[in-house]
Amino acid sequence: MNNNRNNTIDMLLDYQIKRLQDLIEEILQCCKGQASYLSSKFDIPEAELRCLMLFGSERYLTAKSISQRLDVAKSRVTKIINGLIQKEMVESIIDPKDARIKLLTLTQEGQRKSQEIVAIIADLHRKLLLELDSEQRKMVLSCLEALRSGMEAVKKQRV
Amino acid sequence: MNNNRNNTIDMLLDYQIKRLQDLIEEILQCCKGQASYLSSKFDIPEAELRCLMLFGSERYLTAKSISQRLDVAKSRVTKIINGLIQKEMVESIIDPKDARIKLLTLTQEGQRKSQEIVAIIADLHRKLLLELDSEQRKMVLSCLEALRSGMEAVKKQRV
DNA sequence: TATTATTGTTCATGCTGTGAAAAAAATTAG
DNA sequence: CTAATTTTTTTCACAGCATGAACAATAATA
Repeated sequence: MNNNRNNTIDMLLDYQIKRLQDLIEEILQCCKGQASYLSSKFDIPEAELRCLMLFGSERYLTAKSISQRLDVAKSRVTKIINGLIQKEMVESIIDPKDARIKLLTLTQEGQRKSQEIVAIIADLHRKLLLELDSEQRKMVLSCLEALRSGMEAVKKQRV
Repeated sequence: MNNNRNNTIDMLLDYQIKRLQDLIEEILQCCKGQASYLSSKFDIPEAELRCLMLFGSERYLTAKSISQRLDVAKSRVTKIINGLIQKEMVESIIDPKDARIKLLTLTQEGQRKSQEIVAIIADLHRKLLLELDSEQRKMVLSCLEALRSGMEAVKKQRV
């Protein structure tokens, strides 16, 4: 009989489930801590920081595209952008081709600040990777990739 | 000269930093999605769900211990517990040994519901692990462990 | 031209969270 | 034993995160 065998396998899996839950929870807590650290360090709310980071890849963004990238409602974006405009880090101009659209872009100060923040975040991740040796780094990245696609797969099943 | 060599190494590290950032962001998004899925499925706010899960390991909890475990202010716990009491999932009794302390415990309904939720969460994690083969599972767990301790280490440097 | 679709704002609502102040009870110092 | 201190919890004011409905302005289409 492989009843015993199956039992052992199930017990291992149950142990792994518990361990996975605990690890994910702790990692989540670390990420939350880091976000709130950056937020208080720069005195910018977390959502505004996340928004600021989007301008790294593109010069002009619209409220709609920001709402898609941050995965929040458009009305939320209005508030976030208002915060950044008040801080004079972002300015908006009306699209000359389409008066409905506001093109959002970083001010000089916004660019300076956002580059500073990008550098600090990269540095934190650099330090994190340097806690691991070269082999571990590759391994961790490929494991995270596996985890990510596993999570996406489970999400699909969930529906 | 190993200048070229160092340059190559730095480029690899920069690539890994970017990849790590992207992976972490996507995984975080998945976790957020799962939490909000459970919250709407059971019609219980996320913070209350997190609180409910604490009763798995102990029969009685105090506001103070909950605040430590959830890592939130005590005043926040008051609100969370009030929500659970209104839903008749938790009840509080005054500690006979110390009238300052309220002992919080699950009602029958609360126990039933919380066991149901625990089972569903475990099932999601089981599905996630079963997306991987046996070797990958072990690897992923040890990589998460490495990541976690790396994050803790970086957190300490941060201060 | 009239209808429909898109873009963004405003508003009401609810959840998450903090910190200061206060009330009640227990502990400790004198 | 009384007075001062500490502990536990609650209340309140505040701020941030986030949604969805309703609306106005503009553009595209029939």
